[in-house]
Amino acid sequence: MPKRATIQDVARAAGVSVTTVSRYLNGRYESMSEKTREKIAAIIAELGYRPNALAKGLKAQRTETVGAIVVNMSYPFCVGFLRAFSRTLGAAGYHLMVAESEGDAKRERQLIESFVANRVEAIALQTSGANNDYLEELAREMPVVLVDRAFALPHAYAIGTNNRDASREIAWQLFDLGYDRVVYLTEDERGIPTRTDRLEGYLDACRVALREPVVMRVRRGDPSSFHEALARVDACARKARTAVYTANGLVLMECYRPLRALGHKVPVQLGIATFDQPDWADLVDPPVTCVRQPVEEMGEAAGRIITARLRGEGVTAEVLVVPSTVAMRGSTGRG
Amino acid sequence: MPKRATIQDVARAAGVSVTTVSRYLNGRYESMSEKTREKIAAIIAELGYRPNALAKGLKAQRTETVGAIVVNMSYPFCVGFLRAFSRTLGAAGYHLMVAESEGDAKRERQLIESFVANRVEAIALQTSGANNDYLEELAREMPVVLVDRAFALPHAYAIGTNNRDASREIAWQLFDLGYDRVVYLTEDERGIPTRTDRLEGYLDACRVALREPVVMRVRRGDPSSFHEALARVDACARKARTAVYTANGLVLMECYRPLRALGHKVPVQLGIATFDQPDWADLVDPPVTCVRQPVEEMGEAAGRIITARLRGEGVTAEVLVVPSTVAMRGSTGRG
DNA sequence: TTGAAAGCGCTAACAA
DNA sequence: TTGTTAGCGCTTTCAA
Repeated sequence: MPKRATIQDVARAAGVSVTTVSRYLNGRYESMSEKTREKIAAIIAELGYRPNALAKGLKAQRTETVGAIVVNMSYPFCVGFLRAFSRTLGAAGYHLMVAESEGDAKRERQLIESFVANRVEAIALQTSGANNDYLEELAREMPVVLVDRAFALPHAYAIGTNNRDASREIAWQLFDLGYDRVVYLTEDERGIPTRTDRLEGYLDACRVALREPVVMRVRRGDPSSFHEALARVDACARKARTAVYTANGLVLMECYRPLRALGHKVPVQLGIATFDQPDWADLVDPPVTCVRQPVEEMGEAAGRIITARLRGEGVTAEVLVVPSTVAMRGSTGRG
Repeated sequence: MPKRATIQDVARAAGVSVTTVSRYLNGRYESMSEKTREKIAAIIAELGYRPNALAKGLKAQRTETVGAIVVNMSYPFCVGFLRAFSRTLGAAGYHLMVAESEGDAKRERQLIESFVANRVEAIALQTSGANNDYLEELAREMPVVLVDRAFALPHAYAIGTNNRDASREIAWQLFDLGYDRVVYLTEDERGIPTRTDRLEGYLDACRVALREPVVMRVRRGDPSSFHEALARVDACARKARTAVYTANGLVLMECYRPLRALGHKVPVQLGIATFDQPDWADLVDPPVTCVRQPVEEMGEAAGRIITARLRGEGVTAEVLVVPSTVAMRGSTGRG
């Protein structure tokens, strides 16, 4: 690894001072002779010189880098969010550092700290909620945006969707469509606001519709937990029109095949609906009714808030709720 | 934004020199009194001090950061790759900067340069191929790994799959299964090695099987281009058993519904196969035959190569081919 | 066991 | 139009 050229090297080779080179680098040509400018340009090209952003950042106290911490980069929510976030920031000239917490609070904390050490200018994260004290402190010093699992925290921004309302709405519609039973499949919701909210929404709907809620908890990656849930669905469906409503697309994905394999007619005997809009929802037959989360809008909003704040503009909305919408499809007999 | 505490602040508050604090930070406790150590620890906690990684990096000439440039973070290939890459690097203590080139060569170049300016210690990228000269130069100074669209470049590493062989294999199997026509749907392949290789593989199979190739070029996001392709498929399928083979999962996704809407019986009249393994391949009925690209292995390999190189270990394999495998499913009448 | 000081590559205030 | 120099926050050599 040959050492990279520095501004000193350029200055020396061009026979000027580092100041002049620095001026050149920052586009302050107005006070510089044509000749000097050309000379410097030539040397830079020749040396393949690239200014050291670390040195610049150290001096300027600005890194033009923003950090994002998600639970898992391959979760559809995160994919959509990160893409929109990255685009918005990229357009404003910021770099993006990405890391995965795997939902682990300690790891999340470490990641935040190491982002801070790297002097990211802002952080967006899908937090476990266990580091709220630290985040609250941090939010005093830099823009902090909590997405998805959006806890209300002083000084921090929160971007999420109306999980409870949308969940209530879709569950309600399922009852309204004539499904006597709606079986709700969720992962362990404790400590995860999106999940508790969606569950609450479902329970709200049951209350209003005067139906007995049926909540089955599953663990992704553990087929036996799904077996149990599906056995319950099967039992219900034999007695009355039943709908399965899953708390997110990944849960539905994991049980979709065995669910269909039960053999009940969709949508007549069995309805299927899910929170999230998996990209395959329209490909299966019949297409799956779902709650469309405006993931990209959230990413964009997060990017906009951060760039605005870093530009020194006050951003008012501390809690942004981007509403989800229900998309009725054939899997519930309408659409 | 209150200024963050510096090592100076800590030293002053603890009544010791910055040298001592630096020693503490780097775990060199052996030559330090118990009392000093505790004092420093207390002050650091009190001040919420976080060492400035920029200053450290500037001094040490190491940023512990690696860059990745992909075409589009939401492409299934990139999602899988980035996740595995990020995990592997994260485990080795590296940070990851991610950016999207959108397949644009100029943008790609800018991104590389700005990564270089930020002194990333290595770069992995899905390149357009237009910056090969620059990349070749760069590869002399730092580990450069070309993934997916893997051009062979001196000093750089290339990680890809056996696109041509796998494509030939699946096309050949389609003929073997009794499909008289195999219609190949691809996006414009010019300049993109993965696409040309897959096309070549298909053509190879046609040659060997003595069949007329039928190549239809589509543009994602442009329905009319798909209409045309599907009309051709329809015409073929009316005359003889026909299979559709798409160059990647996104192309298949975009035409899957209209394809099924043509009404031909799958797999009897119409076979369906694709390169890539979309996550929904098993959810539709019948499940879709596909070429499984070991995306995660590529990400892991890229991470391993980079960490090994940065650890100073010589890494030999300059071109790594991670083989894809054909998964026969019901959409082609076997599996 | 501790500290002074040089220097990493850059910017900008001040001077010429 | 150009240059000198201090300093951003840290590590490390050398000295005490």
